[in-house]
Amino acid sequence: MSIVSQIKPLVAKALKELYNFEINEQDLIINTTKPEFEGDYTLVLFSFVKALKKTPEQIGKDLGDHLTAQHATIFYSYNVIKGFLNLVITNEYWVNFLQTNFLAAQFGIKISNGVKVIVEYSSPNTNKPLHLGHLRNNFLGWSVAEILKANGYEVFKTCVVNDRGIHICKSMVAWQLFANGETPQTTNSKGDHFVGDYYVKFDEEYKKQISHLMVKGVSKEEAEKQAPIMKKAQQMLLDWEADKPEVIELWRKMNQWVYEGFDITYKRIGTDFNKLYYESDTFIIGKKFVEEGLEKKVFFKKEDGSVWVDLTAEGLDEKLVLRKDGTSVYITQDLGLADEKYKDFHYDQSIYVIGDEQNYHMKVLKLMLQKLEKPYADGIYHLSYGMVDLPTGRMKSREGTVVDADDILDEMIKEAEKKTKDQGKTEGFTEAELEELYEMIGTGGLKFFLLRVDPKKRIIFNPEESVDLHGFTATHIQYTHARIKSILRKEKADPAYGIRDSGSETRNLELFSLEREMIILLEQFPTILEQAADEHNPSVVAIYIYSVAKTFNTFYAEHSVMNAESPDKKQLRLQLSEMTANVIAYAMHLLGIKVPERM
RNA sequence: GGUCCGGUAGCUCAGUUGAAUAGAGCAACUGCCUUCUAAGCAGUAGGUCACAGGUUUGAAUCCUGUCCGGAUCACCA
Repeated sequence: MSIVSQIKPLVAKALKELYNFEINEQDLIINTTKPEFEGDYTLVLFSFVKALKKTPEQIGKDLGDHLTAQHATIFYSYNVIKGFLNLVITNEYWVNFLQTNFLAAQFGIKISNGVKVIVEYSSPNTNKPLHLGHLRNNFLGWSVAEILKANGYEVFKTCVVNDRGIHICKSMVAWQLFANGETPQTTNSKGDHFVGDYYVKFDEEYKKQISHLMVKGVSKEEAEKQAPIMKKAQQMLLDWEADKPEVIELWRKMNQWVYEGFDITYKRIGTDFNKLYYESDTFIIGKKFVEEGLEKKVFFKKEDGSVWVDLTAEGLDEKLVLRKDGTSVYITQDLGLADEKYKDFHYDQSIYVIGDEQNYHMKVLKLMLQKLEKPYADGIYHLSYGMVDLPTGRMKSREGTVVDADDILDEMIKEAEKKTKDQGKTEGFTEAELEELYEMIGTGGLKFFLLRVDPKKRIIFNPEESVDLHGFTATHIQYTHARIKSILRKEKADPAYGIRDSGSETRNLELFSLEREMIILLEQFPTILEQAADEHNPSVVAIYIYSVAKTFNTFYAEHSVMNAESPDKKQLRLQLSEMTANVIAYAMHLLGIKVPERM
């Protein structure tokens, strides 16, 4: 149990005993003490001053005396400044905490809470390769899933592959027209890029045909409809839905190319799933909801046969759920998919990692399921995240300003290699170890850059800034880890190794303020982990773990571990170092980032 | 126009369940490598927390209004 959650009931009890005053523990405000004051944690007294009809100073003194007298193993001393009661926790408490936890590889992990949650993320289209925006989605989804697991949730990762629709047909048509039978194999290219190139070719040709028609005097709107290549794509979609064998065969073949490409990228960024759903399998199953909705009078039919849901009472609009020709739309498919996922997993919560341009859509989806009285409706949560923009503005595929996922990963890794070589730090590494290190720094750097920001905020992706290896970056944290590991290696090589396994006599050691600060920070990790899960927000972990690394580096510059003032101090600092390394490694793991033993 | 999100240092961001003098990084400048890895540390400088009211012992944080930026409101997905 965290120190703060131990203090709260003690304060509540003290208030009861001193003044016969009842207070809800949740109403107690306890913060870390500001560095300019003496103390570890501070109780804000203002909130109950009025009810007690005493001065804050008096209450602070009463509480301080009571707590230090009754719980001397926790509270060492106190001071009152204005309405703040600053509490100094005993060294014994902190040292004891450190000694019981410093070897835990997964300090902060919780036991199972029995809650089942599925995280749907990544969900690519099979007509083009992944770009920077997809990477944000993948990193976020993966990390949130792991953070939830660490908090005791039973988590399943799922992915919906958008493998059908007009956009796929565009790539297919362009391939038929322009490829002359070329394949990823014959052109030695990555399958998703190969297919994506034909998607671009389609658009180029489409534009050409439109302007050609417009020269002839056709209006722009008409031209967009009449362009032969577009008609071809639309026909292909009809043929696909009619199960025309040669279309299905081509579709399978091209999708397979894309999957092979995706697999390579997924593997290098660590994306994985428990189950994949293919839209081509699931796009029909939403239709049964239309019947159900009509029966329950949640939906209504218009004269032309189209089916709608009225959400005006909820401040939204009327939404279409079935076209007049009887085909389903996007939202209908999502209804079906939600149900399918519930059958598969019986989830308590279902998290959708989807960009914020779909906030409205997701709101509608949840509302509709609630109106249909589905048991899983309330558990739906849209983890909405902002676009990744470039300093020049929004990424646009048609203007060629999209940052390709594979390209940016390569670039980051290349930069890592360059910086490492510039520093002359390649000595003692094998070629394979170096490759691994560059990968760790490059990929980790990108992950950290995209995860350190609050998901709901837009990210301005400045390429120069993203390859930075100083300051608030993954590299800084990785470097701190490597530094600690270097110390620990030396210690283990020492014949006196093992001294730190004893320790009861060190509990009353004096602590320097930096040692104290480090222990206090590490003690907060489980609380941070809870917060990150509650908020579905990996940036909480990223910001925290940076402050751990930063504080450790200050400590490292100030105090020597190996040449400490006494054997007891050395032992304490080794424990502190080891615990810091463990927390760094685990926190970074939850962000999907590996940390090196040396660099 | 309706709805939602954002506006904090030159830039990128923390802090937004109200609490002490608003914090980091980058960029700039000054120091620190005969002592555990200088991808580091210490320091200087940089702020009308978009603006105006209000609530409160106390507001960057809550409420109201205004301005700016973004998303969305398809028989597209």
